[in-house]
Amino acid sequence: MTEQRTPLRTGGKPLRADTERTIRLILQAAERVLSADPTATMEQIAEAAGVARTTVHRRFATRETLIDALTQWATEQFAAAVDNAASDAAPPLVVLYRVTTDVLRVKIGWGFAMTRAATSAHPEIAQVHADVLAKCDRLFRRAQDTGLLRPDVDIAWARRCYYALIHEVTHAHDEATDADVDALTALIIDTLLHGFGTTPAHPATGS
Amino acid sequence: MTEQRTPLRTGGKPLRADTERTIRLILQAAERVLSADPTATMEQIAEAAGVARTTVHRRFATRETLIDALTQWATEQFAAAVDNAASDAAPPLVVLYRVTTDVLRVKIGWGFAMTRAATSAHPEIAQVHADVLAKCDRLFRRAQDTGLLRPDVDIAWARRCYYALIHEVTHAHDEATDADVDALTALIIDTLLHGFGTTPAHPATGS
DNA sequence: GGTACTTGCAACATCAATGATGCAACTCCT
DNA sequence: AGGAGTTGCATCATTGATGTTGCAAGTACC
Repeated sequence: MTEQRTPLRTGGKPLRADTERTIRLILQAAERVLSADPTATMEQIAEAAGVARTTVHRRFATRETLIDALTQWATEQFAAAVDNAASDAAPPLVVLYRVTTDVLRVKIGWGFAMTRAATSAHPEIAQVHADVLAKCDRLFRRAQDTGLLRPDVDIAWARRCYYALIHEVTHAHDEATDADVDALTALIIDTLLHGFGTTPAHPATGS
Repeated sequence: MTEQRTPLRTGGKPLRADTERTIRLILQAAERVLSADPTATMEQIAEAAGVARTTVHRRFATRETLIDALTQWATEQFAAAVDNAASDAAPPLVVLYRVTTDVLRVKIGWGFAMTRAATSAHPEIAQVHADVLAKCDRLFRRAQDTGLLRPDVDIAWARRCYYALIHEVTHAHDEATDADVDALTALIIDTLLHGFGTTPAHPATGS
């Protein structure tokens, strides 16, 4: 669960264990550096990865290639996490918890790549995110049907707030233990469902 | 109220009406272009402003100068809006509405400058934002004392969520009428206070 | 141990963005 | 109308990032 399979292939050929390690170092460094400063140079990324700049270029022909690889890698993780957790059978609240936990696990530490992915020019990647978005909407609608969410709630707005909460939590942590993730999940969902106010009733505003 | 005073001075001298207009065009264009792509070039900004690139450089010696000016301008607007609306006398809910409305008015259309400002290297600008942040915390604490917010709410988290909601709304609109702003304000505060769930009780999670 | 691959280093070529300047035409302001 | 100031254009210098390549030393894998 902690380890993953080949993050990418430079060519189609099998990679030396050595090389694969370097590539991962570069991707991790890229994530770290670029999340701090999206305009960071290849030089800075290479330095953070502890390799020479030329080595980075040997693995990723251009800066764009590197970012694409990063994006794709993160997107695969993301989609896998969501697909694994999302189920139309389980109660919405349970699914919401599971999905949130899994997404947090991926997104914490890969914030830059994930935000890039959301608006990617690559149709495949954009498609993955659109699919996830649709899944989320469906989950929320189901939550509404089962009475978890109020009937008058605007699903699109609720979804955006949910995303925003995850984003907020993600940007405050570079790493997190399982216990942290669980606590953050609970925090997000509690906030999403109840907000911060005391008044239980929701006095239909105007209209 | 709709028109403002001199956004900045290139030197200390009085500016020709002409020049002032050009400067505003450039700042507006910079905001528009940079919010779409933070790495946009001076060329692109100049083009968006409908002036030659050299003109931009005549007004703002370096790219950094331009962004600083943009940041400072937005920060002034922001601080003014908050100071104007924030009051320790009025009920927290009223203040929350007023502040939100005023902030939205400024922030919609100046999103790039505002986000830059929040983490500015310039101590004066960072200070302004820190002050606003403190004001916000104080307001929330007062809201907690008066029973508007639940006693167990983590102020810092609530504040971050509030910021996130504003950010979310801001990024979805480039412009907004007064009616829009009012509606969005209501939406934000309703979400912040009540969330999206039906359950009125909040079953103390663990602990 | 030997081969094939990878890495760091140094050097190089390229290119785009930045920033400056002189000049002619135009606009503001009095 | 006239002077001061501003703009666009063409041009140039500079700089920093990008990307490539050859070579010597080191490492993985059989």
